Amino acid sequence: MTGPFDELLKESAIFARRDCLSPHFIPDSLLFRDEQIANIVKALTPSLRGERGRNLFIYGKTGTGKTSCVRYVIEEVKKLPTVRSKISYLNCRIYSSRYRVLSKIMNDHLPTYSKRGYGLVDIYEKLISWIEEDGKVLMVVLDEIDLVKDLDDLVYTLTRANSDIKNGSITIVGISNKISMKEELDPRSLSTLYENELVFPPYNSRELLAILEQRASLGLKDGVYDRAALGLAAAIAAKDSGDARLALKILSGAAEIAENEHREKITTAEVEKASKSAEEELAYELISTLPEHQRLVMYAIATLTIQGGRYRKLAEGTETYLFSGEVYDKYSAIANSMAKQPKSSRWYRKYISDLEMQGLIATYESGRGIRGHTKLIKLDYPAQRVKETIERGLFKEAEANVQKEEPENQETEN
DNA sequence: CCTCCACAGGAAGCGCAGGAGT
DNA sequence: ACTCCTGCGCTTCCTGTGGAGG
Repeated sequence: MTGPFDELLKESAIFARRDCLSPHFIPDSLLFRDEQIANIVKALTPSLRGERGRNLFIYGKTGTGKTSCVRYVIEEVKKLPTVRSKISYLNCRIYSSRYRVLSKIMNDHLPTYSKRGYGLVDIYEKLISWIEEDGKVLMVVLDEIDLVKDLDDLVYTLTRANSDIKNGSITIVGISNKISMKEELDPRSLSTLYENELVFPPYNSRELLAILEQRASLGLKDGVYDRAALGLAAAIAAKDSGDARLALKILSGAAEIAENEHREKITTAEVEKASKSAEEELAYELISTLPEHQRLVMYAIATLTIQGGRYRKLAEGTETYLFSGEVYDKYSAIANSMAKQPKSSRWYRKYISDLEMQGLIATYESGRGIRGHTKLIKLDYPAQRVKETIERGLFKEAEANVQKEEPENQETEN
């Protein structure tokens, strides 16, 4: 009985339940977040009684447990026998416009309702009459709310809906990790959204250690890890950002290494190895899922960073900044060489600000010493690895395309 | 001082996908 | 099957901006 899947199907020596180490997994109890959970519950309690709840805005850096806490509370609410309160959880990375948010809400609760064909007004009216029909209390959780393009309009529409509804109500829970959001928001939406504000502080290393211990006891086999290894992972993540996601990524990375190298235990050595790549890996995952042309822009930035752009010649500085214009030229050249029509420069500039929002690049306004008014672009991650990541993705795509377009030319090799 | 540079980013509008109504 | 309508990604056109160059 030997076959190609044996290695993969055989029971793991390290993992008990792999999914417990994922940042998306929500354990039965969330450590060090009692106060925050109590606050969320407090804000939502009126809704459960059928009154209008107070809108809630949650702020905290990545990996501080915002989403987990909210999801936890949602699950608890769902267990209650209350029928009138309805909850929609949506991630605004996907539902990134007023229209998408509203139609997702309708789809959540009225699955027969189809996506397109209705205009905004129709959806709005349908939503209101649905709520009014038996005085529903709707809670809308908007995760990564800063990614909604027309946020002011969305908040306005939802508040407006509240005053249009005679029987029932809507409560908004917004989650964001961008502190500057407050300044960018229209004052009117600001005051509605910030009726209640809740801050999630970063975890310290002691807390991260406890979290890792909790997850390790669930997700790993007994005795395959020691406390020192977890402690190191916690310390690394705490020093960097207090990001629990990062801590978990390091731990599961270390476990992966231990498994692949047939170690019987996860030690500080594995953790150290895993920590080098964990943080970057999160970014590379993001890069490889980027839309095609944004990836090409990233590729252009990476190659130019390696070559060193005009700026380095100009002022032989320590770091490489790139001119917006030269990046666009490079991007166009790359697109052309792949027989793809480059997007207009205007759209390219939008790509740049999107990429900056995602934290992949940083940009600065050109100041003294540079002719004209432009943006200086800097890659936030090692250029060589970014380049390789994208190349891997591009090759995969090219292969897939070749197989699709000409499935017959395989006789030259093998 | 004015003019030019090298862009930034808003406004308007276009073609397309795809569902509703007929 | 067709027309109508809407949102979305994108282009085209445009005005704004901060410093360099003459």
